[in-house]
Amino acid sequence: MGRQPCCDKVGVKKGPWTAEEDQKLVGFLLTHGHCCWRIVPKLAGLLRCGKSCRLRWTNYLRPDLKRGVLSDDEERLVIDLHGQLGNRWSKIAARLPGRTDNEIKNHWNTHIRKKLLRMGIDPVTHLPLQEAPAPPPQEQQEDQPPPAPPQQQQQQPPQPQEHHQPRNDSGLMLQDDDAGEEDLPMFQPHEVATAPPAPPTAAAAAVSNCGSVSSASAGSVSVVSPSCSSSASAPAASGVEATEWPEPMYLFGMDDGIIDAGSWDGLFPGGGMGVDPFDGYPGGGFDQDDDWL
DNA sequence: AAGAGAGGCAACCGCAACGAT
DNA sequence: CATCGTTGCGGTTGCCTCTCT
Repeated sequence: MGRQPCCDKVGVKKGPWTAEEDQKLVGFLLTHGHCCWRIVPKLAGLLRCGKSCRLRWTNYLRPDLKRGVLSDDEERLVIDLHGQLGNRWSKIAARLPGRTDNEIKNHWNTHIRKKLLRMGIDPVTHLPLQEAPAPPPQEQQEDQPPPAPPQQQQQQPPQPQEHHQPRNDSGLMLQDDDAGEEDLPMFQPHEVATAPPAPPTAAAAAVSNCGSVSSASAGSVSVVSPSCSSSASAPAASGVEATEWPEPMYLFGMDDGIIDAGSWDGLFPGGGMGVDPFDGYPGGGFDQDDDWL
């Protein structure tokens, strides 16, 4: 069909972002917001494609991002949610305030997956690997889908990890939530974090019992800060600790930086950070097309 | 102390969904 | 109703850093 490229590939810079580019992007977005990513780089004076700008912003520059390794509780929550949702990282991320889908995806692939394998749990099905005909390390399974899925229960796609996992299919043990759940309000992060009634998946349970991941239940479950960008309903509450500034926020400390970190609160009335900055704009997000047309 | 290998993370690519015209 | 444009998502790649030999 011939999609139009998201940008003219000519003269578009790729690769790691420089501090200067970050400054430009943050500065621009803070003052103008974004209405259309495609033109952001042009107006911001960046030789990047809009997609790249969006990615940089959402994955790295957004002020409400937490950074650093996932806590035990977050990790457990990720496993739990993965058991229900599969590789729908964005949905999982939506329930982990301050975390991005990319971050969670990376963490899953680099840490959690291995941890589960080591524990003899299939990171795809979240079931014990026991009946797996092939050796545990999933690298081996790459080309060899199990000859015949033993149970229809785990009629998960042959290689959800490697190939396109059907987005809609509820593959795993997902009770086809896509149908209705999408419209349901997200439950509060603290509700999720507050010790699910019973370990929903073997994996989550195992991990929570595993020595490597401790302290799962009692008390310490407040890790997931309520300052959620996705579930705006979460009261800013006390826990704005999620606003630890990501490294890139050196930007704000620079002499010629864009803005002082302290002024965020002023910028975004109603709690300052921990919410999408642009939600604070009148009308919610960037609107008043004034600057744009 | 140097080199090799492995692991982790940021960024890119392509597809699908959604909304506007 | 069909087409086009934009955004969002998931998978994959490549570079950088750390660890081991």
